[in-house]
Amino acid sequence: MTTEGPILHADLDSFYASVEQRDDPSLRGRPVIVGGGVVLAASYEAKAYGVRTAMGGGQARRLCPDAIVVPPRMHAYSEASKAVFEVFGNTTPLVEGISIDEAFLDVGGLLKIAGTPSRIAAQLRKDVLEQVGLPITVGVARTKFLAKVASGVAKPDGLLVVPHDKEMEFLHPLPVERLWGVGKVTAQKLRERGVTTVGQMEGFGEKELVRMLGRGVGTHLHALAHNDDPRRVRTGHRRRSIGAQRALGSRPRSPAELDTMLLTLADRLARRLRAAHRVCRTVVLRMRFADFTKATRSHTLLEATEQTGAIVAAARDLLAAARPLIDERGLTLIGLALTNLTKDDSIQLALPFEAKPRDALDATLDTVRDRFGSKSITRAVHLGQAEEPWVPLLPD
DNA sequence: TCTGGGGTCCTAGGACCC
DNA sequence: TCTGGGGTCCTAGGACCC
Repeated sequence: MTTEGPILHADLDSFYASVEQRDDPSLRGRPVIVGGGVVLAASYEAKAYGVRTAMGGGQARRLCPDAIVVPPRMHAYSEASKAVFEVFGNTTPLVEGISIDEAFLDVGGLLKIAGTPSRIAAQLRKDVLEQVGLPITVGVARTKFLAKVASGVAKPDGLLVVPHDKEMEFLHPLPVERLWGVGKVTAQKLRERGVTTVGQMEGFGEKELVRMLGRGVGTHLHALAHNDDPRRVRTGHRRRSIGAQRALGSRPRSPAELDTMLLTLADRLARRLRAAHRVCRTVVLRMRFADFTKATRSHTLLEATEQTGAIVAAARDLLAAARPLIDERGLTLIGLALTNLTKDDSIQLALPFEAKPRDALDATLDTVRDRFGSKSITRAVHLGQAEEPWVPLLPD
């Protein structure tokens, strides 16, 4: 469901650190760093000393020796996020969450009832503070992109509205890094061509940007630079992958240790998968090495699964195959991701071993549809063996 | 300075099919 | 014997975001 309303981008300030300060009054007004190895979040008091997210812990402590370093409490952040999204949902049904601490809200349908967008945004900030106890910044504009940039400019604890007739004025002086999708690599490529602001980028044709940056990034940035962002607020997103990982430090790990970690990761993910009523078909092994290079190895299963056993088996095969790489470079991070997610209510077909799946499918899909009245047959898999042909299997 | 943990999307080549 | 265009799926890597 979408409308064409003014769009709010709501963004919690230094989210993890704010939750810590909310839950422990002794931390309020003081520089707080969440996470020891690298900085997961820093309170604004710590940011004033130059501490930044993703910075190494050593550097952060040197910049701000008085900082209080607390270990992350992911569960508390997840709970706080749920509470905030509830407030969003009470404001408008058109909420698109984009991370644990950010969302777009389409308030187009609310204008007659709740007043101007800036009134709605002010009320939202008040509600989040009163009901959840966290500061939040809101950007308001005609498009998602402008709203997002506006909240970035308004931080911390702010509210900024970009009026229709001030859009280009607002956009042009911005550094290119403010654009969504411009990171270090793209910014460097642009800088080499003398482009540092959005206004300068507007002078380039789409073809030129595509040649410079590739098709995807080039067309995207050309559109944004011309203030062209037709994306609507979309509800009902489904996760496309879930993952878990673990940093290992530099100490070498025995195969037995790695196997245990793999098992723990697989078990954690399989539980989350089942809790979400999803199944996965692709298992990805993620690795990082001592020289900080990375590699992934993946395997796509014939049959979608939510079973720990099947996921572990695939993960073990991938790890075994990656053994030479690990011995050569030294493993410093191990992770698993499950992708190709689908809902777990699909019907599975068992085909006879000797059948050619293609022919068999064409001949039987319609029959099965008739029998089960299902409109959602999207995939059938060859399980390898079956006692009798065409045994339809229903989960549970 | 020595680098976490969770994600999304894009690209590109090869296999395979029609 | 030599051969096209178009499509999907799988794998791997990479940029980027919070």
